[in-house]
Amino acid sequence: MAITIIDVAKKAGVSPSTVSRVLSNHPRISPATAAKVREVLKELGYHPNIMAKSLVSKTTNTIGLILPKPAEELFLNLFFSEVIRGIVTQAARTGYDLMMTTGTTEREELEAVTRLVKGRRVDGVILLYSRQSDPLISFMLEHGFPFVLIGRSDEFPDILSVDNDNVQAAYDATRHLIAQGHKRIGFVSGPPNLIVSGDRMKGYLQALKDAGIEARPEWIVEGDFLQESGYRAMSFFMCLPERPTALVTIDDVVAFGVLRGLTELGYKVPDDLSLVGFNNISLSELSTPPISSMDIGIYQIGYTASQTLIRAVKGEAMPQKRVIIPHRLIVRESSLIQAKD
Amino acid sequence: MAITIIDVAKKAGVSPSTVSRVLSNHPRISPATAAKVREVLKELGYHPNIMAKSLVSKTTNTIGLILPKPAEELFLNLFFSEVIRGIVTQAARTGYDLMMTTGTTEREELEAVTRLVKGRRVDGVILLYSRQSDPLISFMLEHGFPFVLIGRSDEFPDILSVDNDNVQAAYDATRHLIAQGHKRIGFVSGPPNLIVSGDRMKGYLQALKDAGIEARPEWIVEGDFLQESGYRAMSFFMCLPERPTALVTIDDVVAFGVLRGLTELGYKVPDDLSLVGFNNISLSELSTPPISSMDIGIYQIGYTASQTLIRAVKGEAMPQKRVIIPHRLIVRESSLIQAKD
DNA sequence: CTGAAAGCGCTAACAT
DNA sequence: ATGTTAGCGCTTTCAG
Repeated sequence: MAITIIDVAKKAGVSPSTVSRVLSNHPRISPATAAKVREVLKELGYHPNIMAKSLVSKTTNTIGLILPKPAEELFLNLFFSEVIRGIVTQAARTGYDLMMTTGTTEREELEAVTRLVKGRRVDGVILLYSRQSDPLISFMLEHGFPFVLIGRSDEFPDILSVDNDNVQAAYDATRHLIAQGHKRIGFVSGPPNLIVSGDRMKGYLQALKDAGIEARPEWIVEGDFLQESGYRAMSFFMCLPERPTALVTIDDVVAFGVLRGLTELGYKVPDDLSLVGFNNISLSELSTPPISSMDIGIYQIGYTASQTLIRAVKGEAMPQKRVIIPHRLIVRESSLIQAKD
Repeated sequence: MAITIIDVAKKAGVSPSTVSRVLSNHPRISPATAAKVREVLKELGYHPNIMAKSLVSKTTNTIGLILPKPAEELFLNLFFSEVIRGIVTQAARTGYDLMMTTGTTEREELEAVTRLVKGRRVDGVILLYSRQSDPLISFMLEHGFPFVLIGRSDEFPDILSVDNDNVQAAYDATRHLIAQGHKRIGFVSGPPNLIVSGDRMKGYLQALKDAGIEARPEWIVEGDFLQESGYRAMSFFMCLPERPTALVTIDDVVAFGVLRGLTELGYKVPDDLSLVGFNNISLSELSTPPISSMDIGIYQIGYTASQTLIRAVKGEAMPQKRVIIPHRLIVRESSLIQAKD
């Protein structure tokens, strides 16, 4: 049997409420009794029952992380670990715990969230990634439950969110390729229903446009965040009568896939095709050749999201609804050659 | 205000206890009232307050995952995401949520665990990795708290655990290299205080011994699970007057590091040095050349650990204390050449 | 088969 | 400054 506040009260010869007060550093309590109580507290090895505390205080000191339905693919990506690392580090630092759920189907997903939110199991949640017209966002809004989105929502631009300027980032990545002299630049995108895919696509197109280069639909393919996606894109591109000389990919892992396919077919990077990825995962610098990548500060995204959410649940004033984490291009060999024509 | 069991009772014209019974599918309840109650339940959109339920039932339907102190490095490794993916998938499937904590220092770590365990915040915990004489294991044992270890404990062989046969796996990996004709085989290990490092080292040594090959201390180096570790090991080995012709590394990421260094120096894999890694992360097949790797079923480790723990907290009979996930070597180019001498 | 009542461990008025 | 009391929302004897 765990020891309760009452046990402590008895042993210290005071009332339970006094113990409670000591525990919460109530101002009006005599130093003498406080000391006495604290002593007994230590002696008995007391630890608060969080459930009981939550029941009355209506807070849990826990934040929830909702993994998007097709968590599978996310997990295969270093992005995921990095975000969590940021979240869990900051949360732990603030004395919060992290609760994770996911659902395989859309229904399961909503069920899991309902359990967390309506069951008052967490004080707020972090939504990872947003889809076009995400049902989860509407759900949170409807219930007036604190949350922050990692990503961006078209429908609800006014919610708390942490994101990159993905349009600008893709613009910059494409710009870099253009500066290297490339005129035929392709783009391997992610799932079209994800906002981030759209944003990066937009930046890519804008960069072409600003440089007076015409976009070619056949040089744009959509996939997921997996290597197969890159592999498929690569074989598609290389069979084209007129192929791109450079590629921007939605993720480094996709770039890996492209690279592998290219190598198998005997093509050389960057000589035959230049490559710029996104996310700057640790393995990008280890490939042969190392892959240029847009670093989007993933860890910081997680860290900031957690920080923002915790501030929000504590009712602190939010300086800004939308926090943008800066990006920066890491140029490596895969794009370090001037286009030949 | 969230709607409670009492609201439902009132509206359905029954007592709160009846509603509670319906909720928990109590047998002795008339189908008529059950139906009526369920209807109101739905109508009002009732959702149980988990804190209240936990307070009385003393269970939380939550399992805790304790990340080892130096969580940093773990996070940089795909191993982590895969394990979590397994855990969270199985937990969600069983209606459990996952709670994660970590601590930067050893004290913080113990504090976090104490919060979870003594605060009755979770029903059981999963320990990721075990160190030699791990204080967390003793802690759990002392408090009689349900837990399963991913890994192995020398001190307490009798605890619930999910693991690979790492000795055998390393044996097999080394064996493979020997079968390719190698006689000079090195080993890049992990942190010496981790049990897994010792186990794999043991298997490596045993394989050499069984093949009548003498182990050379200078061909064994210890590092962490990061690429730098591989890089350093590589530069060390290649400066040796007599160098190994093949390497077993504790992790694929380390193999990546070796590979990168080798490539930079102009060496070729597998021609100058054959490589076999561990964990078979998805990127292993994408490197140039693709890296042979021991697949240890990481996802399954997580899945099984979660399953085992949940069974344990439910008090189900445990068929076996220690579950071994099978391993299997995936041979790729990095070790696909006969040794020259 | 169902209701009344007690209580899980804690906090927060309201007293004193 | 401290004690008393009344719940938080739910489950669970114990009656009937």
